[in-house]
Amino acid sequence: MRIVFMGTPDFAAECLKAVYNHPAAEIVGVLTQPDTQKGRGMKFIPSPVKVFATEHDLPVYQPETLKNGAFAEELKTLDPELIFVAAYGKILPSYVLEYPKYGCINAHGSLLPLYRGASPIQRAIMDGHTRTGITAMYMADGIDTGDMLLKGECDILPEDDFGTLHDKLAAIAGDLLCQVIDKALDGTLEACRCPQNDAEATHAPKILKEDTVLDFSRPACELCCLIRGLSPAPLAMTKTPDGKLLKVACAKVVQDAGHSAAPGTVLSLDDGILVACGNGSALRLNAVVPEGKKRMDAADYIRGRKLNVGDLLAY
RNA sequence: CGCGGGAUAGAGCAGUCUGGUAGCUCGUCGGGCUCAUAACCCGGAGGUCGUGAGGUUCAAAUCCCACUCCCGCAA
Repeated sequence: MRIVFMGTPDFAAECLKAVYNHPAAEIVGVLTQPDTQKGRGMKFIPSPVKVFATEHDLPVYQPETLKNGAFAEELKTLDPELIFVAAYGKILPSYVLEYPKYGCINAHGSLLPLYRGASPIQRAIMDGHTRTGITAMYMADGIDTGDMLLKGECDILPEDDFGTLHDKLAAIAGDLLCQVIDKALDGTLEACRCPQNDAEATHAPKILKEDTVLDFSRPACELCCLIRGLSPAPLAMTKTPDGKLLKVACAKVVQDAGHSAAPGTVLSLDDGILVACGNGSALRLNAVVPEGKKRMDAADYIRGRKLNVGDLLAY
């Protein structure tokens, strides 16, 4: 089957890998976002999808836009029977959506109609959910609004963070896409079609910097979910009294700390960094990333004598 | 050439401004105390101070130069 794959980040690269390994799949083209000047030194960094595609000699396309028929000619040449999309980052115009015989099928990181949008995996953790999954769906005009095909569910364990959950879901997504190929080939795919109930829809907007700030007046359990949802990147953050950024990679909730200190106060440094939160709760920070440093255990951070009991953490 | 921080013992750091026997908190090893211990006491090992048979100097972790690598911000 002639397949065009569109995607950009790691999640998409895992999906591409799974499809690539499907015996019936012939990946005729890979679309990914243009290399962007990112990171230190503003160097051009290829997307994970481009890296995988290049390593496996798949033809890569990085159009700036697909609008106004910009990709129509190439599309005709590639002549896909099916287009897979996973976190591509561009809106597909109707001439693309309508081209392939088997349609444009997206692997989305949530159980739709929940968490439509850019960061479903993170948001599910940040909101304290215990179950999520992947939805394979036909793409439609709206953002993640198309008819659903297949779902794969997955528990969010208390110890899961964005990194671990992302990996689990990426594996599920790859598996679902392979199932889609099988069903398309034996003609049972269309029967799976199921419209979304728009009334139940929720949204997972892109994560902004202000979303990552720890507000210690909130209950610890809420902050813990935020930390998990943002780890290992971009990480929840606060600031130390000297004005330095301190990101939190891992923390535990202490439900009844029985303190009356101001939110953000360092209560103890005996075992991690115990910080006063709202409702008498507290958060034990176990791993942090100081500004300009790598991730380290809280004990190591403390050993450098950077904090004292009574210090206030506040952004 | 976007802005900035950093590289010193296994870990986290101080020392660098004001050159002159390399230090702290842990870990580790040995011994002691103890019914016992992750507690306490005593002792030991472990570092060519990122690289350069670079520059300056009587003397460089420290000042100057070049390079490598790591990280934060920003995008």
